[in-house]
Amino acid sequence: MHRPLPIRLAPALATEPCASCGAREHSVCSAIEDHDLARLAAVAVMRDIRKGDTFIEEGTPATDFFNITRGTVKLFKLLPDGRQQVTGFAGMGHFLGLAVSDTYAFSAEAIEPVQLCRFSRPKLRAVLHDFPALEERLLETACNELVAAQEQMLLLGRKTARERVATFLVAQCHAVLPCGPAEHVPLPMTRSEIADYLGLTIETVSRTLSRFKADKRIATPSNSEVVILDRAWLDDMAAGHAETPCT
Amino acid sequence: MHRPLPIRLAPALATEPCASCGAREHSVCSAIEDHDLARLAAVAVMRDIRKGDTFIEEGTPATDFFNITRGTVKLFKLLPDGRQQVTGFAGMGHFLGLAVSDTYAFSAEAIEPVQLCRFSRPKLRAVLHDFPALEERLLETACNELVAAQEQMLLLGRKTARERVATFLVAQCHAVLPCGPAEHVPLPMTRSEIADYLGLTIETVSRTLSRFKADKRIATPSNSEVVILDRAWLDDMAAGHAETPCT
DNA sequence: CGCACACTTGAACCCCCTCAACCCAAGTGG
DNA sequence: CCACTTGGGTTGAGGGGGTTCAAGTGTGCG
Repeated sequence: MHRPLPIRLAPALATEPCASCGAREHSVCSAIEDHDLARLAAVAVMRDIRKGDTFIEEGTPATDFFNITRGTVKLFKLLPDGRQQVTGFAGMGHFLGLAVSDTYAFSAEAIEPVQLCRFSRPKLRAVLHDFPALEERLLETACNELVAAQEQMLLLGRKTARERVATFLVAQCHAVLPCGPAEHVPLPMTRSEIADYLGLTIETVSRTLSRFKADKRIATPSNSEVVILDRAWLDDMAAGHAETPCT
Repeated sequence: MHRPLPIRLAPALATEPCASCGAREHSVCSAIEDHDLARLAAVAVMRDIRKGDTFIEEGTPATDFFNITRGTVKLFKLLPDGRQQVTGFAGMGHFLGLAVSDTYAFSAEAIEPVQLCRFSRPKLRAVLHDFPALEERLLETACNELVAAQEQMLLLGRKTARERVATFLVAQCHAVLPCGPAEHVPLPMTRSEIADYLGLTIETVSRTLSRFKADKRIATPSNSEVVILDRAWLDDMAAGHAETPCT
């Protein structure tokens, strides 16, 4: 409800939504120069999504692209009996909807209050056609996600539970956007979401974190934050090096 | 050593390698019109890869792009202790090397005799700049791979061994390029490669196939081919529907 | 205060892995 | 021609990492 910069949102200036967007520097939008921002702003619609709301549903017609400007969403797929695989978490600056098919290949749900830009697909396609630099950035983004997806396949197919959790903590640590990797790692997602992301159960995630804590590798000031105590050890564990038999 | 079509490779006609390429219609190359093929052919180098040869090594400088024109390659990542995850199999028409970073994010090995086109990255980038249609096709390709990768994450994270093998068989069945889905499915890869693709062990793959065979869901005329006998059941199993308690 | 929800912890189980033996087809060389 | 080797595949027995089931412990919020 509280807008930090209400005065600067002059309705007459159409480029404002994009020009003043804090996510721009973290996003594909930065491929468009200031003087061309109006084209982008014209097809963008700002939206607030409540925590828990699913704004992309797998299998439904893919009508829009999205760009997260605040908050975190989880991307996931479901099996008919309810088994869930979280394919990734998307934060500020993340571009969503890159699917060629005419239906979404995954669902997306806000795990905390989210603000995003919505672009209708045909309109954004037109913009893309005029700004090859933006299309190039999209290709770049897609490649990065592909690399991340391959890394995740390695995790899901071949890593042990402890290696998975260590990998997750290290990755979350690097995902803190503005500053560099900090020892203090926020976990906006629940244990259940972490479990569905790592291909484990809630209990295994909880037990593994407890184990790390007992071994003084991490500390848990609260349920939604972790402090890295032994970064080198976590890095080794994440990389899949044979763990020292320190029970 | 043996060239099948030595006579048609007239050195004076530079477009020949591409114009006569059987893989063109299955590949991103089809985005380039006939009269522009010379530009592409000029930067392409044909290569034969022997079975078992690794022509992309994870972590080495990414100097080239590749396009498979014949045979099958496996794409994989390794952990330091040798654990392997196959992230995919690439056949005729498949484009390789889509990584933004300056080093390859995965390795690639020919699992049967392979013929491919090699493009140096800077040269192909120049061609891309002149043919936005080709870049668009690349983005499309990347999106499709992303969707496949997400599907594979669901498999690796949440499916049972039988569901994984069923999914693999059904997918292989659809992967037969020229004709539509046939009941006769070739398996160019070994059990070990299937296992590393599905996040299982050789033994589990073998046992599961034996089980399918005993249940008359498939037949195995040889080690490298499978015949689908009960497609509907396999589809159900692959989709993750609760299996009938038929032992 | 008390309900709901997320998380933790314990005990038993099970699916898949590990280890091992064996089969089989294709070379290979004497 | 046959003994031997080699590599991929199958099958069996046993064990373990993670799941399942269940109970208990916070903890935020009306």
